[in-house]
Amino acid sequence: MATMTDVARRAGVSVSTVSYVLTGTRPISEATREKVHAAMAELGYQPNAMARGLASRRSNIIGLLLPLTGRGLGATETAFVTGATEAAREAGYHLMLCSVGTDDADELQTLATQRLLDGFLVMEVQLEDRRVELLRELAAQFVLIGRTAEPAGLACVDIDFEQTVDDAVAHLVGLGHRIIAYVNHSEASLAGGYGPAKRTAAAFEAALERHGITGVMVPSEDTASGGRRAIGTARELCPRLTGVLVMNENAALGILAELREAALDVPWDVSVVSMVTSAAVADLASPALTAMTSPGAAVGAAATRVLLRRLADGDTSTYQELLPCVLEVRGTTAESRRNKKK
Amino acid sequence: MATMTDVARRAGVSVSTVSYVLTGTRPISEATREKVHAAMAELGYQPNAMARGLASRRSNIIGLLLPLTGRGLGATETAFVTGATEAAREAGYHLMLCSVGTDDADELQTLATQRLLDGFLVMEVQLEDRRVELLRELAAQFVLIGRTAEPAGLACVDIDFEQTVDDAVAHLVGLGHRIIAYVNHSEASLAGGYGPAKRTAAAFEAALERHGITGVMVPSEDTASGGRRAIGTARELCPRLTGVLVMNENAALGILAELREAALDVPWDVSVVSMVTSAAVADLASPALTAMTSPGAAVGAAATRVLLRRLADGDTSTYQELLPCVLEVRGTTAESRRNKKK
DNA sequence: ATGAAAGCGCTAACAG
DNA sequence: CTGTTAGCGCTTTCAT
Repeated sequence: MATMTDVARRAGVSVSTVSYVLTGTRPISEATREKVHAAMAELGYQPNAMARGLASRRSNIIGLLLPLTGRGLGATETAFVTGATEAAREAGYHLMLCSVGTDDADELQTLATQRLLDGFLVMEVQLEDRRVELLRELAAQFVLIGRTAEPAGLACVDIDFEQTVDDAVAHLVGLGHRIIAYVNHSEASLAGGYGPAKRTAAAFEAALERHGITGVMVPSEDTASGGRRAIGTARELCPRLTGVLVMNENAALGILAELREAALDVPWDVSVVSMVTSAAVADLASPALTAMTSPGAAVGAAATRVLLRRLADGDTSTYQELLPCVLEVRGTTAESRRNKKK
Repeated sequence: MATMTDVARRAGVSVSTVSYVLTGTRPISEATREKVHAAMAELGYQPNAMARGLASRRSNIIGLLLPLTGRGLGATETAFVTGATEAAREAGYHLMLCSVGTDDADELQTLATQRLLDGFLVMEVQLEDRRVELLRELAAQFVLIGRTAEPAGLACVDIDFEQTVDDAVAHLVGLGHRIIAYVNHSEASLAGGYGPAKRTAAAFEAALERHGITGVMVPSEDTASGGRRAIGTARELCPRLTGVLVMNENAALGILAELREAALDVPWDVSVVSMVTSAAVADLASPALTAMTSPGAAVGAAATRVLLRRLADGDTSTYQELLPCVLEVRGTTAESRRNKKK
């Protein structure tokens, strides 16, 4: 393995000169730059990442805090990761996967104190998130993919859940639906203060009121059978409902199956809109799900770019960016039949 | 940030002593060990990862080579990652996510030469994989999650696709099915030499022959609509088929939808077995998919442990480990009706 | 525009 | 069982 000293000797210059052509931190004459580049090429030189990191106090690695639960990742989360990885690589950064949830605060403490990572991307953010407090105390650079209850002073990039719920409800109302159920994330998520669950719940309430229509929110496990149970509960509560909003991809499929078995036709008897859903999952259903398509990769990439800019600047001011999901009408929504009869 | 020198001073010992209590590389008296630990605690000391890496020539980071295509990861791939992350962390290692496919050879070259990573876990292995040759040339430590065409001399952990196909076919044959279609990965995967696609194709042929039954293999895109088209093609080719094997989770759901629309009852008219499928996805379907459940997390964890052992040993011998998928009978398979009539 | 040299914080001989 | 010390390979003053 060739070192910088080897390159310097070969090019007939000093090590510092080689270093400077590499980092571009000071002007170098064209002639020596070429000599150095030639020497590096001949030796197949590649800078040693650890040495560089030690001397410069920067690893060029950012940590992705993503609790891996064993239940797997949804398409949206995967897209966050993909977008972040891509954006990091374009900037010459690497991404380290750290399975660190709100409860693993001391592990994060270790991670952040080791000086292995330049900054953090925090996923699966809770409304009250221990990781955020900790990172703040440690004066670490970080950007949230998601938001806490009180995001003032923080940097975060998130899906605009309020807007997404508004748009989804508006779509259903526009089709004449006046009794709408919202199948949210699980009871546990709600209780745990998971941001998307809480925010959409509030936005749903507000939307109902604004449009002067009625509805219920029902929590559901993120499984097909959870969705089945949830729609059952919803129909008990509101027997005449014609519109359903689902937060949860797996539950959405369960709901379609349950409605079919109840001999209710989708979209004509009941219309269903799935939220924060990828096109791939939407097409899994039959009919294909009308969905609010999540800007997953864009969110991941945006968060990464914000973090990298801060690492460069040393900037630490508040930054908020909300990206809306966009409505894609497919086969599960239509004009309310009940509406037509009138 | 406290350094080791600070700790040494505080504990009244030399830096090397501190280093040795940390690494456990040489015997230390109980008394000094305690003094050192106390000093570390008081100072909130945390070793600097870069400095340690530079001096020891080990980063304690392993690279996970996983081409992120933007199409997202299936449940099985996600489970590989989860299992690997978990196993790495238990051993005090970190995992770096590197979106490096067969075509990004020079990027891998850079990565491997930077001395940032101690070893590699290679995912999405092709039968002919440039990354494998390269890693070998560079004398890097690596373990494949998957296999190349000629895995002799390599370390790999993989799903036992041959066994899985055998078991799936045996299940269908045991239920009386004698005309079976196999909906494989896409044409492109087959052409690209994607291991699972090729291996299962061969195993399927062999199984047909062994049981003396007939069938066809049809490639399919990994989408619901792809599955629909594939089953259509299969039924044209074999109108009397009663059994279907599907490699591909999304396609499996498409197949169920298509069969339902063709007024064919699953499982009674046609039985369907999904392969290398997670329980979560299997439950998404209705009826729930009978599936060969993939040992995803176990594979990821096993591969990681093998790699870590090699990093410790310097071992570089051949190592192969194949984990079978296990049959879980749910709602999409049953005794062949055609069989009963006879 | 270039060089010399002092670290960065730790590990691992080497020397007791 | 413990201390001294020479690097690991690079960045970055300070000189020139």
